[in-house]
This record gives sequence, structure tokens and C-alpha cells, in this order.
Amino acid sequence: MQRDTVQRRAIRKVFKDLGRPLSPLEILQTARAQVPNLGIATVYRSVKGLTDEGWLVPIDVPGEPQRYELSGKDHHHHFSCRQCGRIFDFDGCPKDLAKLVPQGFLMEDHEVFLYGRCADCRKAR
Amino acid sequence: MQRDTVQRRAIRKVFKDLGRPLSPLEILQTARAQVPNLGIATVYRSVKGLTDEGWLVPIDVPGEPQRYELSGKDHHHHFSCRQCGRIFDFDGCPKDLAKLVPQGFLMEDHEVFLYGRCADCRKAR
DNA sequence: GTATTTTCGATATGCATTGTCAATCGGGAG
DNA sequence: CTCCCGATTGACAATGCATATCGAAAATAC
Repeated sequence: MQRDTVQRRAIRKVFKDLGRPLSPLEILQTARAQVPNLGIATVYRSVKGLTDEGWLVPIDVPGEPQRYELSGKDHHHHFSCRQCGRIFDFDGCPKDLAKLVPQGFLMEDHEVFLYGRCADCRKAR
Repeated sequence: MQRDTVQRRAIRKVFKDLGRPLSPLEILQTARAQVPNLGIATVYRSVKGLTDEGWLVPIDVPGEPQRYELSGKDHHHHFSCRQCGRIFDFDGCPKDLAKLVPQGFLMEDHEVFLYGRCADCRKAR
């Protein structure tokens, strides 16, 4: 069974604190504040475990490494800040997607990505 | 200077014939109909050349290898068929994206991906 | 307390992509 | 048209990156 270790507690805390999709490297860097010599292998193992048990879900962002976020959120999409590289959630999605589907095609799912500057980066400069 | 070789002619022809975004492997497999022992390195080299001169543009599809398509098309997005794995273009895009941007964020760009079955795959079964 | 799982750190894998190099080809000079 | 040289090719090895695995040491659950 999955044990409750300081490393896994730290990783879970990182997700609950930041509340946005994180890459393995972001998880590592943030969790090291609590567990200084956390290994990247442990991050991958824990993420895999947490994904298998459904606590995390994988997120694919075009041209970026795999990220993960807490499962169970409402339907939403992602905003990528070109300056700081962070990914944020936003609620809602376009309502007129069905009109765009080509003749004869069947749409089962959709993804929307917005790119730009996040509030922090706009303020910073 | 760039020479006009049978390999590059074949690769350009593949893009003009298929008219959809192609991965290096798709290019290789299709172009081998004309140039049987075309090498993958040549595909990468040619694609890089064609991209540098602006004839191709790179396309990132979440969770998939890089693809390329002819430049100069009108604004459009991509449909990914879950059955055959091919990527198709579709025109137009949602008009109500601006409403979705979080407070204080600046949207500079957007991407939309649709997933499902293409017309061929729906017919096939 | 003891058996078992988990960790770390290094090393290994899988994959897409790039480099190497001898052999070949393209295309302008003659 | 033919020659010639540098650009290009194809096979293969090498890289880069994300991810997985290994074994000894440490931590956890019962």
C-alpha cells in the first residue's frame, strides 16, 4: 500500500498551496522548501502513484513537459504566461465550438489554451 | 544555396498533396512512395530548411510529436482523430474567448484543439 | 521490533532529434 | 555535353530530454 511519508506529504501540500498545474520540476523545486534533498525520482514516483489513485490528473500543454493538477475540479482550461512560464486555470469555455467541427466529423472533446501575461507579470513591469 | 533534389521535391509534394499537418515520421512514410530509401535525417534536414525559409510552420499538438504545415493559411485550428491519429485543419474559432480571460490577465494568443473521429474513421466502422 | 516499503542518487531507458562521414548527386563552368 | 566540386544524402551513432529503474540505506506500519 501507499505509505504516508514526509516527501509525499510535502508534494501533496505543494499542490494544495499553489492550486495550479505543476511540472515535475516545479514540484521538486517547491517541495524542496520543506524537504531539502528531495530527489527527482521520488517526485516522479509519487506523481505516478497519486495519478494512479486518482488524486492527480495529467495535463498536456503544447510544447511543454507534462504537468499535473488536482483532480475533481470543474471543467476548465489553461492560461500560459509567456513571461513567467506558469500555467493557470480559468473557468468556463467557448459555447460555439460545435459550429466549427468539419462536416462528417464527430467531436468528443476539446481543449482551449490562452497565451499572454499573467496579472503578476503585468504588474511587475 | 538550397539545391533542388528529388528528396526535397518529394517532401514538398507530400505537403501539397495531403494538405494537413504532418509529423516527420508521416512525411517519411508518405514520401517513401516516391523515394523508397529516403532517410529520416533527410526529412529533418529538409523540414528545417523549409521552415527557415518560411515555407513550413511548426505546429505543437498536446502530447504529440512536433508537426509542420504549409505556411500562409488563414487563421485556423486543429482537429485530432483519436482513431487514425491524423490531424486536420478547420476554419474559424470561438468568438467569446475574451470573456474567459481571468481578471488582470492579458490574452495575446489562443489555441483550440478538438478531439474525436474524422469522417473516414466514422465511415469505416 | 521486524518485515516491508520508500527514499536517494546514479544509472538506464525510450523517444525525438541531430551529428558524422563516406558515397552520391546537382548544376554551373567550360 | 561533360567535368568537377561542393552541397546533399542515407545509415548509423550520438545527443538531449523526460521518465523509469536499481540497490543499499532509511523510514514506516503493525
